[in-house]
Amino acid sequence: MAVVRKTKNLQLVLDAFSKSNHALTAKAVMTMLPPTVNKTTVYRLLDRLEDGGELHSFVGEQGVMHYAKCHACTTEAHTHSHPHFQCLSCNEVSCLDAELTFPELAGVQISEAQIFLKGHCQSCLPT
Amino acid sequence: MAVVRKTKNLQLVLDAFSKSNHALTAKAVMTMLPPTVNKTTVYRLLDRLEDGGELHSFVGEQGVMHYAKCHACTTEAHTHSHPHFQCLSCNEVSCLDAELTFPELAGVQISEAQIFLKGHCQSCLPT
DNA sequence: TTCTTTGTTGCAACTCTGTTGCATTAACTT
DNA sequence: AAGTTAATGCAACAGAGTTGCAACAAAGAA
Repeated sequence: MAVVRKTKNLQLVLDAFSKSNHALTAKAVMTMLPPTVNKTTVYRLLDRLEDGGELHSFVGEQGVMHYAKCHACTTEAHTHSHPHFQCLSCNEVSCLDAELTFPELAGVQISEAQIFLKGHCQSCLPT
Repeated sequence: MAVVRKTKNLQLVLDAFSKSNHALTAKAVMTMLPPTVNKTTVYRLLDRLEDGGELHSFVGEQGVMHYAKCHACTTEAHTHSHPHFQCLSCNEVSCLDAELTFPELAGVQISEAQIFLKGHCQSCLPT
């Protein structure tokens, strides 16, 4: 039942994420893989890695899915309410290490939060 | 130069937003308009209304664009860092009246925030 | 009112992200 | 090595949104 095999491509995708330390779109991953790897395969690998708890996904700019490595997540308890951040200069998207809590708002009960922030990262800020 | 004419369709779109008091997707707007109105027209009307400061847009579930009426916004100063909320029961998307401020995070400078929350709205909460 | 200008609409075709079905290939198991 | 089953490639598709262009309709001018 759902045995995940450690194939070459799977490792290549993981390598891509190790190399960049940023969140990547499926398209970005494709450019980092040999052009022989089909896009369907990339989408499925990303899904698989997300199911396996090695990646998490979120909707970024223009409604495009982004994937990033999990750090403080286990397979059972994913804590992905941390914000994601895109630099307006270098356009890199990354995870921020901050757990945001939300006060009671307008009488609604909040159970999930997707926070996408934009601004300037440390490397792109004028010193 | 970019004179916006007050056409029937434009008014129909505004009526749709007045009726619902929720955020709407282009698709949702289409179903509220006579089926003779082309989808291209709907997308253009939404763009126009956003440019005119009467609507604001944000990326909602599945990366789909949502549009909602502006309340506290002028044409010059849009303040759209308020959170958007989707009820997991009724699926309605709405704006929350709360301005969130973000503390300094990980040395990045934040200038925009897109916050999408999910949970249960007042109507759908068990009392 | 009629003419003219120019913004608006419909249509068809297209882009882009992502998905699905199916046949083929490659990994694990024994 | 043989069998089982997951992984892959391919082609076709789905859904959101865009673009070019011709036809149409407001708003103002004559």
